[in-house]
Amino acid sequence: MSGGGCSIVWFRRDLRIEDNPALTAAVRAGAVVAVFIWAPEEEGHYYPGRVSRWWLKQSLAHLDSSLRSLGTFLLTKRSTNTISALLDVFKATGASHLFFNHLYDPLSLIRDHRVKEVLSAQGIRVRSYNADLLYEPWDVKDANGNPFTTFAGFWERCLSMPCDPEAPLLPPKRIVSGDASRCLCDTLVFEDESEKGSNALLARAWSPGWSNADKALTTFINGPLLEYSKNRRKADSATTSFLSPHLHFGEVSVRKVFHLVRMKQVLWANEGNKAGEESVNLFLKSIGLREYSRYMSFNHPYSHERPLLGHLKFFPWVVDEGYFKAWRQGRTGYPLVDAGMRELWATGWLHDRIRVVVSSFFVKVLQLPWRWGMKYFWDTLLDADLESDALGWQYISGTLPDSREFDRIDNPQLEGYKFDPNGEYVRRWLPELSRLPTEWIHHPWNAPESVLQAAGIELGSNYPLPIVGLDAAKARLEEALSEMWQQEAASRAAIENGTEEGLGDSSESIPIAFPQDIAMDEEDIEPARVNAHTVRCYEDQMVPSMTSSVRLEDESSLNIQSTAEDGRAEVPTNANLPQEPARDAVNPRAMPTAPTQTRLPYTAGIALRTSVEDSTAESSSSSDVRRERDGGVVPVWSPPSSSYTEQFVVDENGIGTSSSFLQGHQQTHQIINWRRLSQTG
DNA sequence: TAGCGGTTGGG
DNA sequence: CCAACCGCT
Repeated sequence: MSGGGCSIVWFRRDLRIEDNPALTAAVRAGAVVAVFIWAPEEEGHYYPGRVSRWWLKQSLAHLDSSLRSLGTFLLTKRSTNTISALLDVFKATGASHLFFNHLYDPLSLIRDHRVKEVLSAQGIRVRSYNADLLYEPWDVKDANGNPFTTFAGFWERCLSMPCDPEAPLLPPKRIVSGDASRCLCDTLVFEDESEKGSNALLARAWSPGWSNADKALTTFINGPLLEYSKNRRKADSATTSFLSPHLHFGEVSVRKVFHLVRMKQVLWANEGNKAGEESVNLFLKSIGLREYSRYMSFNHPYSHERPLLGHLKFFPWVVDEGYFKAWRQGRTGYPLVDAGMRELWATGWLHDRIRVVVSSFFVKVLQLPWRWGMKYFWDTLLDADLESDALGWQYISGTLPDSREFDRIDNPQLEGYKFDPNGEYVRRWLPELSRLPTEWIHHPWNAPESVLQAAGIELGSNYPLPIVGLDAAKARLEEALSEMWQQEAASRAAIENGTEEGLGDSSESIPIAFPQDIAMDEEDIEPARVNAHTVRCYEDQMVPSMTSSVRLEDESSLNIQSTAEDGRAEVPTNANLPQEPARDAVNPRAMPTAPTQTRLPYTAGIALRTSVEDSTAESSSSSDVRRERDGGVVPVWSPPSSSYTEQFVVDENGIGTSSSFLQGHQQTHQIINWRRLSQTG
């Protein structure tokens, strides 16, 4: 090791140079080697999907070029083991410090803890920071010092914390590069040949990379934000922020988003602009939900795999791959659902409202295991995000204390009237219905035969009849729910009697397998019919074993006449996606972001910090808050040790994949007891 | 007109 | 579950 030693900055989902505390701290400490390690095997079942990998590739290239302009570069490593890759880099560079920013998904919590242990034991100084959240999860507690179990309380607390979220840090002006000459830079492969064609289309609609994220933020805040409240429920209004993929990869910091939005809030409040204020509050709430997803993941580290309310594990899921396939293909017979699923497949994007529609349909009408749906989202969404998606699906599935009740079925037809009143969204994504009058566009099954004929539609042939009737779904749901409660009661009784382990524990080792062979035989486009006897499975489902679904390319051949022509559904030119020209049209002076800028023009006096230390000085009065911010300590966090195991191979370093990280730790995962909650709350 | 049931939104 | 809202009595 060379004396003194430089610092390693370990980039993960913080692919930005602005407001990046780990980077800033490392730069202050001296010479820096920036590293990104691609070890997707460690993600287990949650190997990123095609579009997500495409984004990551672009974003890393963008970061690398930014780092180069500052005097260094991004060292990329391909590994199956993050810790040993890090150790290699330390050996080759003689570095003495490691800096990184916190993540809160279960795998990262465990892995990062190990990193600290292992590297510290080697005499390496390890520092980690909050860069992903307004407040660290362990800082947000209720009056009794306990974590919140509902969003409203959580968010209220966040907005009334004694200290505002940290102000964003400026990018470094220059980086002294550490000596990485003895490191081999691996070429990372994020797409295979068969994926390149599809991916090429993405670049038309999206521009990954931190400075583009910054532009997208500015564009949104100076434009659609004002009308966010009014427009947010239109399926294809281009009025959402489109920031989610940027946020997922940490290309823009939520703290910056928060502060910029708050400026608008102050401005509009002074002007008495009610609509603007409402919009800001709604938008901030969606930021809050992202925040809350990390909070939940931290406090309930299995929330991506298990329902938070224990009773749901007794729900008898309908295990029907035909349903699942029809849903994925957008052939359920409900136009709004189908349009959404086609859009998702074609573009990797869905408006938030439509996500709720399709996932709610999935869980309530089809009664498929929610984690299948979540996994499909993971594989197809451009902004796939484990914590956010887990929260979303749990909300839909009625397994959060404050989520919707399970027994309420949303009617896709009525939702169609609301979110797509003119049927434009449906027509865009379901060309086979494009000639159907608006009156019938959300319920073609009611349309007179003559109307259908004129529109060239033959139900059951070129567009399906509803895969399940809503009345039937409702009846089936009620039945299933009563069974669920019976099972739950039986299990509780068994536990109280001490006669049995309880169904819950044993059931968890009997997974509902995720459909292994998800490949679609293209001939078989006929959606599943309602089965006379639906196959039900009473166990909670396990993590889908669909890693091979990295490519679901087979699905692209929906084999529907209208889309078959061009094979894979393209991103339509008129699709609801941000276009580059629109972004560039934004007044560039409105929100300068150049590194030379030292302060944001913020009337309320929030200034950009120029370094971590500045902020220490600013807020030194509240030592408590400071400590955690730059705390080298990832807080004590103990994952469960229950028999919930998947047989992953543990490699020689004792670091396996996925849940093997979680083994051998003390149990703390709380399954919330619904009854207790209802009684106290 | 106050009050009722049904519906919807909400995280 | 709960609050807001709507149409109706």
